[in-house]
Amino acid sequence: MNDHSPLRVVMADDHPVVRAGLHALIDAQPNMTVVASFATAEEVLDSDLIADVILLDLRFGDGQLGGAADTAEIVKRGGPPVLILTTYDTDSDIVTAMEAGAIGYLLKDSATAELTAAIVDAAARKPALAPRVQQQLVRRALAGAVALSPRELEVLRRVAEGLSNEEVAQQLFVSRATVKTHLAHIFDKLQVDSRTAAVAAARKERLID
Amino acid sequence: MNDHSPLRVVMADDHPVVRAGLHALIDAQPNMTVVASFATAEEVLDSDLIADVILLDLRFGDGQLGGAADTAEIVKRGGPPVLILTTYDTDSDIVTAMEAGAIGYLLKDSATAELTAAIVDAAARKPALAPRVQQQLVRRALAGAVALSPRELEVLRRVAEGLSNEEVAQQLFVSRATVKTHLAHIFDKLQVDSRTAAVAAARKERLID
DNA sequence: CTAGCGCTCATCCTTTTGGCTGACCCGTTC
DNA sequence: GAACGGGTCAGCCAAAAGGATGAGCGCTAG
Repeated sequence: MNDHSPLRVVMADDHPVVRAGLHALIDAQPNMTVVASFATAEEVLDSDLIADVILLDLRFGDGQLGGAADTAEIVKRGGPPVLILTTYDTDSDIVTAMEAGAIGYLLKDSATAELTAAIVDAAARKPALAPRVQQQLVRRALAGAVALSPRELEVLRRVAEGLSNEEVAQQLFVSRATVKTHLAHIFDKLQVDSRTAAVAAARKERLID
Repeated sequence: MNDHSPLRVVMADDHPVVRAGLHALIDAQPNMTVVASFATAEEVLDSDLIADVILLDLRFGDGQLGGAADTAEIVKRGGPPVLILTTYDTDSDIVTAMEAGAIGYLLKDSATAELTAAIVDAAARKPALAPRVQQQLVRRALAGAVALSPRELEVLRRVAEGLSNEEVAQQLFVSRATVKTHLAHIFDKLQVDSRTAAVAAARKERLID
């Protein structure tokens, strides 16, 4: 990459409005240009385009973190650095994206200057995190990650579906007492004291759903 | 309004990228133009701009439905028709917006053609609902109208946040008994028999969140 | 004006949930 | 082999939630 050829950006976002916005913002910069934009991350993978940065949404239409899997695939293939641009700043979204190998994580409410600066950084493979995201990560690091065990998650998911302890016990082939114990541990870890609060907290932390 | 002067659009959205996108999309149309764009709905109220349509986000930074209050205010003042453009398609968001007097409800993942068509319709004070939103409303209407009353929704939202009956009662300035009565009615309507199940059902039916 | 609905509240009773304590089994780790 | 964490279970007690019923108030639609 050299200074006189513009940065080539490829993007994928399922919102036409966002694609148009990024297109306009990026092409307005003298030192970067959009070489392609897609509605899904898969199309980026299927294309053989050469880019300096890939700008990717994290959550596509179905609400799943489809962008993460594609990020991992791009990284695995030794592709260009991937910069995530998304609406949500939940811990688990951020962590999922960074674990997948994203070079940066931006929020859609970022100022345009932040955005273009991040693209430049990302192209040079310098980490580019939005200020709010950085704060988030610091807070998380200080607070210590809340990790539920696999079994606890199975219990909590069923509780979130509205099942009673009795019903959860039946579904998991254990006793009521066991479900209650798991739940007690869950309450402890999430610092709550009721099943509904646990579900709310877990949802907030994106531990479930 | 006549055919040879372009439609004047004013917009408010807290995402710079979205503003740029809408700007690009609308100005690319021969028959419409953006006369102003703001980061908050309040700025629209404070300005004395003349517009044929106001394009408004529903949820601003704080996650609250700030756009609804401003929609109501614009309608009250006899201002131009308000077209909501948002990310979320939950029943409660849709209903809140329409109750506030919005002429239409669009989703940010709409195709550009849908969007421009809706703007034209809205300017002519013709209701303009995104296809998905229409489906949603039809489904609701056919599905036996599981319509919770405003108060019931307020209760259920707080329950979904993990509050106890006591806490909900305090927040709403009513007695525990009242909260329990509302909850009983909610259980009845949603055909469930516990708060967690009610939250799960309501979420599934997109009554909340 | 009466019927209906939404909102409010109360009482009594049953079931569920949550808090606490202690225990056993089984892997992994030190 | 001891310590540890995850998973399993039990019993007891207190608190919260849920079911049933009745009742008053205000508004609106027929």
